[in-house]
Amino acid sequence: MTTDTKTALLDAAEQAARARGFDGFSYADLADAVGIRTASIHYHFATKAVLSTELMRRYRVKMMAACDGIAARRQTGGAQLCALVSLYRDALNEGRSLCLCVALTISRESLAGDVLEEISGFRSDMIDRLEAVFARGAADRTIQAVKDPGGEARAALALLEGAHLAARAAERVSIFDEAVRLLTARCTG
Amino acid sequence: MTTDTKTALLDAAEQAARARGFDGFSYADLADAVGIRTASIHYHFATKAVLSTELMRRYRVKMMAACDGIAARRQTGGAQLCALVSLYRDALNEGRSLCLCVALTISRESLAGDVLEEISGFRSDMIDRLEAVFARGAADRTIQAVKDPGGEARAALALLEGAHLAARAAERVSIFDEAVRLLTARCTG
DNA sequence: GTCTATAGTAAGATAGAC
DNA sequence: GTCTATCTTACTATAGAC
Repeated sequence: MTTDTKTALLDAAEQAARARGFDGFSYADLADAVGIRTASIHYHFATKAVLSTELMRRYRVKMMAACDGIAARRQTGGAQLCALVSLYRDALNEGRSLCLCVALTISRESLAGDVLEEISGFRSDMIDRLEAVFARGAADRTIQAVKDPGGEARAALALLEGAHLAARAAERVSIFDEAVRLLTARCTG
Repeated sequence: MTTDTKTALLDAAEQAARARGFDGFSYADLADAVGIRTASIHYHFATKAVLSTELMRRYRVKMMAACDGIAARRQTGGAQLCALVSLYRDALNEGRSLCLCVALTISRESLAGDVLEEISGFRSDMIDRLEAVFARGAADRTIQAVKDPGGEARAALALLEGAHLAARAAERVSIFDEAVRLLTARCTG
């Protein structure tokens, strides 16, 4: 069974959007990547707005599944936080792509309302996960100096997204590592 | 003396780029804002690449002057850090615009090489300023728990940029405030 | 499902008049 | 310096054949 065209289009669109933003890729890019004509894309996604909604929805589901996997497999708060940092680090793709949520935020004004809802839903889901991780790390003492798990979660998400941005600008993953160094240094086990 | 056209164009371009990204604004937008025709813009800026270089250069100078002003006027590290956070908060414009550096990073692949150099120069200038602030805050004990000023500076810049992004996505400045709350809470005087 | 063909709009940029 | 007029290219999207 080969990958169906719709999935291939979503994959190509995700790569393109994360590398160049919503206004930075076109149906022509996706057509080239998948090997069909631009007109054929409209059979799968009537408009670019529909495509972007499905894209962001899929990304959110995928990332939350990854978070839940980490929560299930790692025992301590500290280990969970390190794994979440690694999840973002891997998403950088050697400094060639951003978190989709970050990439789409800049094109805010070009996006349909339901994409904006997905984006804000993504961020609040992520804050929930991070808050649970910090709370656990405070309880099991594997993350140092946690007094306010909610505040830590909001700061950590901003830190991860900002570190993504700086590393993408320079196309160097080490920039990401340097920005999150103090955070991961607070983790044990 | 009225504002000269070139400056008016740069002002319009800065607002547009910070709100919609490099690929999200066109010469038509600037022409509308300034009240001339698109063709006339080419007299001031031969290409969009030239415009974006001048734009980023001007922004960098302006922001560094603001940082230096803060360093000169505020006595303690803690007060300086709080003022820098406020500088970023004000740049949000009620959640309607981003730091130019953040906005342009997403359109990385559309940008000329010298803009990318300005962007990376901006970030390293900003890290230098932040590092000096954290070092002073450690020395005068107005920023709590500073052990590694360089690491703190890199983390703080990522935090500020990430907080910008989240606040812009939601168009709510309070999102920024929540993300930086733990950082400002470390400051006294 | 994918194609060709095409509509309709918008982009950055240039030439030459005023 | 700014204009009109135009070029070229690219974009999203639609119609209709296969």
